[in-house]
Amino acid sequence: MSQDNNGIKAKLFRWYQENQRVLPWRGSKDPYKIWLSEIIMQQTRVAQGTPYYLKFVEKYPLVTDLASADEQEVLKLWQGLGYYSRGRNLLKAAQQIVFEYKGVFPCEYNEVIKLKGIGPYTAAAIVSIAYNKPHAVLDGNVYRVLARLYAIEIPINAPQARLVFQKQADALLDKKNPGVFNEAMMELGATVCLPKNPDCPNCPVLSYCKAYKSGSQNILPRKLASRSVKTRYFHYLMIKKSGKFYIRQRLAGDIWQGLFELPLIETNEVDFLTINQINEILDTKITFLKPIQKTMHKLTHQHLEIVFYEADMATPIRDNGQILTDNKGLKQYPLPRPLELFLNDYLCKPDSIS
DNA sequence: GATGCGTGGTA
DNA sequence: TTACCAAGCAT
Repeated sequence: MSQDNNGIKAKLFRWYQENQRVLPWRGSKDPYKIWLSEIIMQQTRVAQGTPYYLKFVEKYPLVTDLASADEQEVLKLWQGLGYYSRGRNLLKAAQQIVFEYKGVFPCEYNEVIKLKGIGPYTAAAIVSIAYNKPHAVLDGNVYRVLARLYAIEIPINAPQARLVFQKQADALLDKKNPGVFNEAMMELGATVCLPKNPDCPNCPVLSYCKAYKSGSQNILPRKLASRSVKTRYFHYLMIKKSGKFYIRQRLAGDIWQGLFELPLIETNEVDFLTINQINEILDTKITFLKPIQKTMHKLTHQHLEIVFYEADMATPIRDNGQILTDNKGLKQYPLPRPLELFLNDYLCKPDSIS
């Protein structure tokens, strides 16, 4: 078995040398840049995350630059990437590094994992790639590669999976070059050992793959059924007031924490809102209401049916926290994707604001 | 330890 | 079109 593992590693390393993609953060030993790339790439495709990595490195070349930013500014740069807690935690961790570690990135796994937003995967990735420490990463790619290589039937999202797969990853890890090994395993999963229709003919470790041997590469890894999607109904009001309009910041405990949006009414119904309903909900006097756009926005476990309205009211909204802004001022506010799309479209129309 | 958190690509 | 899911983490 140990012989098999040596063979796997040799084939994997050779394949990685010849087939690795060129990525902006590859080859860097700067823990700050490795950390940045790892956070940005969590649950994110390389093509989607890469422009954000480049933006962040340019705007914040050093961890001290990032630590002195404010949250709204970081979220604005993060806008459109999703999972915004990553952006908020990125800032907190930068401040931890500056104030608790004097600006020097910690190099021990047990210290790195204490940083906000860094869990077992990211800590292992950073210390193995930046400092060549022997910690095996376990991400979606590695789970899939290991499940097939060793024909592991335990669902990868089952509670006991982490322990079992970590054991396999640790056993296979190349202790001399853990960083390259980790990157090679992930690269194999990302480019060859794909979730659907894996490219087995081009796999460097095909001869060791138990799943391939038994023809089960298309049903592994197993996965427990995910929970259902719920639908929510959002009604956004474009309320204009002397060339400006109202926005407000979303709070903790729901999607899009820290981002900004138009005044929102959420209902349990698909229907359009009436003036009377809004007057009751907001305790105000609506003088004009017109639905102008309807859209569906899909999150992983929520489907949002969104209606945008133009509205006028006799008195301003009582609710504190409302901000008046205009087309130009809006640029500093991070927006959820559907709000960004709507406002871009709406505000570029002549006469939209008057 | 189960659940919540985005967006966009792919088949 | 729908379903899956991509370099996970916090609570």
